Amino acid sequence: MQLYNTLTRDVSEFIPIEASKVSMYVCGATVQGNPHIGHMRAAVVFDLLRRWFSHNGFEVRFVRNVTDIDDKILHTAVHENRPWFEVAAHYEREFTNAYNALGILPPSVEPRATGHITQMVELIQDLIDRDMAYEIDGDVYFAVDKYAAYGELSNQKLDQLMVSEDSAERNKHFKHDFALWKKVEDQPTWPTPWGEGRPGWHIECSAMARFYLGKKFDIHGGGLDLAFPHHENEIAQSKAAGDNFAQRWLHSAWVTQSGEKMSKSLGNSLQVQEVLKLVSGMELRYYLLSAHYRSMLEYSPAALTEAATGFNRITSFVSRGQELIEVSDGSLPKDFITAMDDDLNLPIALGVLYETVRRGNTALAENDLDSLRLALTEVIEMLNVLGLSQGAIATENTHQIIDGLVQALLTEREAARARKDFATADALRDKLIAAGLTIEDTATGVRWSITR
RNA sequence: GGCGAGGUAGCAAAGUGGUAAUGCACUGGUCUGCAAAACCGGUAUGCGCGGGUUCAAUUCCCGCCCUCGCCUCCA
Repeated sequence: MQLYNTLTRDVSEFIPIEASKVSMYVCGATVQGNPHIGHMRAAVVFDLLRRWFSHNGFEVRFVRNVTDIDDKILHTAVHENRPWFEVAAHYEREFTNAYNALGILPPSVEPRATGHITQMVELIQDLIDRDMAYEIDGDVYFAVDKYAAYGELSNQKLDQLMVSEDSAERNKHFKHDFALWKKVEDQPTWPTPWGEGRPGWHIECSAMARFYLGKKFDIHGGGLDLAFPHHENEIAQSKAAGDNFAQRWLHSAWVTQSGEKMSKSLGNSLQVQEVLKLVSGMELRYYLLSAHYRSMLEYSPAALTEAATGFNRITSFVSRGQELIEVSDGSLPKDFITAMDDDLNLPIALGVLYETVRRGNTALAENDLDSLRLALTEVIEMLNVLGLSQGAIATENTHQIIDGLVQALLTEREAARARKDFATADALRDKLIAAGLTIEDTATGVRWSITR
């Protein structure tokens, strides 16, 4: 299959290091707050890639880290008045819940930064021994100027970069050197040969990638905003330490609002738990997959619900088809495979999905069971590969639907009561009770609940 | 200042040197007691603007305008 590579800025044939195996490292979340749909886009994209590899017979080792120690987490801890580890654990669970709702498969391993200080220290020591890093007063910095290829991923020239304002505050040899280890006074800290401190913000990925995937692996992924400096620094420190590191880099684009990147700091982010009140997890996943992964996806509430409407057409076809026939394993349409193999061209692939649904609906109308079977198996197979077949799609809004039904009957009952036609009113109430509901007339109106 | 992405129908979003996928919305029709669903059809004479190359450009080249991102944390 053809895949983009940020490193070379072109699309090329994917060739795994080891036949029929793929090793992937994807930057996961810094668990400092609730997940928003931008986080989910990246997660869904790499989940899809992973599924596509699996579908094609690859054995995939998929590592997605959790950054559970970081200054922002410490800030949040102060703000929320609870220990940093509780903050990290809490938001990690929120991410896990969100991943599950969107049908994102659990990674092969989900390593936490705090569990890999040993590996980080090893890597840092390695860099110091190789004279690619230096320790000053308890801090350890990577010597960027000694690494000639610096900037290869993001195409940056060192002398053209803007310099962060606090770069002079520390004793770096070179203004662009970045911290591998930081001496800090406040807790938590971990012991190292250079004293107590905390890890710099890039070293964990290099250390954990090496630990779980080895010194050379196939793919490193993450959101586009991680390309520089995070991924650039990862490459520098890993290669300087003698690792061959990732062969290919993939970056997923943003979810935007009014053309602007969605992010917590801009205050325009949409938390997953809020969005899931509007649409189901599968509908949200479908929406996030509706643009090519390297294109910005422009969010609007209308776009989201319209995507849900479209997705619903697909699932309702599946439901109606399955009422008529039993299906076994199907195959994927050739055009679908071609699209997926072409750097995951989801818009084209979804087009094929809709065409197949249309064919299936026609077969359904004409009671052409052979054609129906073909279309149905193909659609189901496509949904499976896309990770869109999780759970009973209809149950998400069940309460809302029941409420609509109940309110209609209750309105009728109120009308009957108003004209003192209590026989009718009571008959209506009995129907609801018989259906398994409890009806209560309260001062503020009638309320219903499911009888336990 | 450097690097990068992008401007395609009401919205979202593909795509190609030969004349614009798909979904939603809208609309005509079939079906239906009426709806809904489904299906058939219609809806960008034009793909930011101006030049150029070419038999032919939305697609290549040049210039311009605009939007956004990264270089500070960020999916």
